[in-house]
Amino acid sequence: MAGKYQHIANDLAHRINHGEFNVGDMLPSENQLATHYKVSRETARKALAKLTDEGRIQKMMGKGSIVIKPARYTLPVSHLVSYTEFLKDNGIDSENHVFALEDAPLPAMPFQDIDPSLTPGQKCTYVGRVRIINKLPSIVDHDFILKSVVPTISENTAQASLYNYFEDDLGLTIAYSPKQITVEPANAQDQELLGLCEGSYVAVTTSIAHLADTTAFQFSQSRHRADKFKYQDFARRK
Amino acid sequence: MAGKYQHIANDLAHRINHGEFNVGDMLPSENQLATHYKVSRETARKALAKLTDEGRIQKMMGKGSIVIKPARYTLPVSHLVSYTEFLKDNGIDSENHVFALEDAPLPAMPFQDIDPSLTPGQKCTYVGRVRIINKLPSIVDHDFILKSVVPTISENTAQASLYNYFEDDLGLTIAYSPKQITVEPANAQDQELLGLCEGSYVAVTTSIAHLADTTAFQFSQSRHRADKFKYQDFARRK
DNA sequence: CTTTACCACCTGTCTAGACAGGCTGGATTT
DNA sequence: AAATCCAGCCTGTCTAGACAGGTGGTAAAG
Repeated sequence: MAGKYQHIANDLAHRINHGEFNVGDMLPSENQLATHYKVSRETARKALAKLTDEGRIQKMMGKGSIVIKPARYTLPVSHLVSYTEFLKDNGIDSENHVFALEDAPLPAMPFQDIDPSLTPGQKCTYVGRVRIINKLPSIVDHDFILKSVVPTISENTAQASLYNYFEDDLGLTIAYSPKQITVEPANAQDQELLGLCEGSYVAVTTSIAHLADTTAFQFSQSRHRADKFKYQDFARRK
Repeated sequence: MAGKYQHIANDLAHRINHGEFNVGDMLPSENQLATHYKVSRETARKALAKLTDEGRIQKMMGKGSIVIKPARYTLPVSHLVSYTEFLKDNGIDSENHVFALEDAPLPAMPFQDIDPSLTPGQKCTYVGRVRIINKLPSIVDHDFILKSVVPTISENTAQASLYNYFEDDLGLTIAYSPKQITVEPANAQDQELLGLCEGSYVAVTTSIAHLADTTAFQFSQSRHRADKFKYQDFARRK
């Protein structure tokens, strides 16, 4: 299972990460890849397409595919990558302090700004957490999770990883998430939890996670210390 | 030319924008699209794949494709969308004030933070601009453009649109751009040009635009009034 | 009345082959 | 020596068909 093209893409990414191909090197041509992996050319092309939109390679008509970016490791700003797993994978010293875990209705703001058709007031579990990275309180996370999708959340789960719970234990398939980044003055709670002084600013990411059946089920806001916030992205023209 | 699947994707996007399909509606099935547009199913699938990674539809195995997002209009933060064109298309009142246009060597910071292999000191044209949106000075833009790729830039061009000049007049193909968003205290120049007081913050986007042959040629930093900054994105899981 | 089996329709993946068009280097011509 | 042509390699696009697997409704079996 998992598809041949997935396997080829992973293998190529792996070989790039391990220095078999460096930035500026050409990958084997599509026909060579097709022969080597014993697949059709279209299948090899799908693997290259995946690397292309991950920003790892650039294809040039008439020439081939060139490696343009080594592996990058940035703090994931979106909740679409499990924060907890990422930190563990990269050996970053982090702690997770749950300061709130209670039932609450879904507030209209700030989520209606992302999806104006949203109906507030639905029953949710509210999880409030502080992420402490390298001993420094860096992020305040507010999560509202629909009780109709996830009935209960234990303190252990909130402390560990919500995403593991959703996907591994509940079998939910998280599919996509529109998100937004803004900059706001730190409120009293930010100041207290992150140890900021008055007049400080925080970088705020707001997102709504959707399941594969398009149900919006998790409404999140992360408020980052401005001096520790760095968001990286890769844009392709048209 | 331009490809059948491009045409189908554009047509479907157009039909969604014009209300023929609303959020929550199912699109015709792949076989129906293939029949309707007189193409093979794989070609219809390519069109749907394009809409999928633009975040317009969600595909569900065994069911079909559902519309998940109406047209979105957000200020483009990346230089990969022509700022000038966007503003014009959306009828936003804007002005463009060129406060600097001169030769300058490429500075190491902040661009080495995005690409550590970069060699600073190369001959560039430096363009400094203030974007005035709805009568309010909102963004300070700093652009360093390699003279080896773009020998000269006139004040008219800087005032109008650099991207039109690069693509239409010079025939350059802009391909991709890694970018980064951070939050910084406003410096003296920010304060002066944007009318901010001391202790204010700005949202900073830094990017390096590359041509299709992977040449890095434009190094940009945009410094946004924090209260007017809003970045929107769409993330898919895995 | 409930469960099960089946079937029609859907998306996901893969194939082998075709043609168009970009790129490069070497051979041929000027 | 310079310009031209061309063959061979490359990516981009498209096709018709195949099989796997998810979904939902209907009809048969319990």
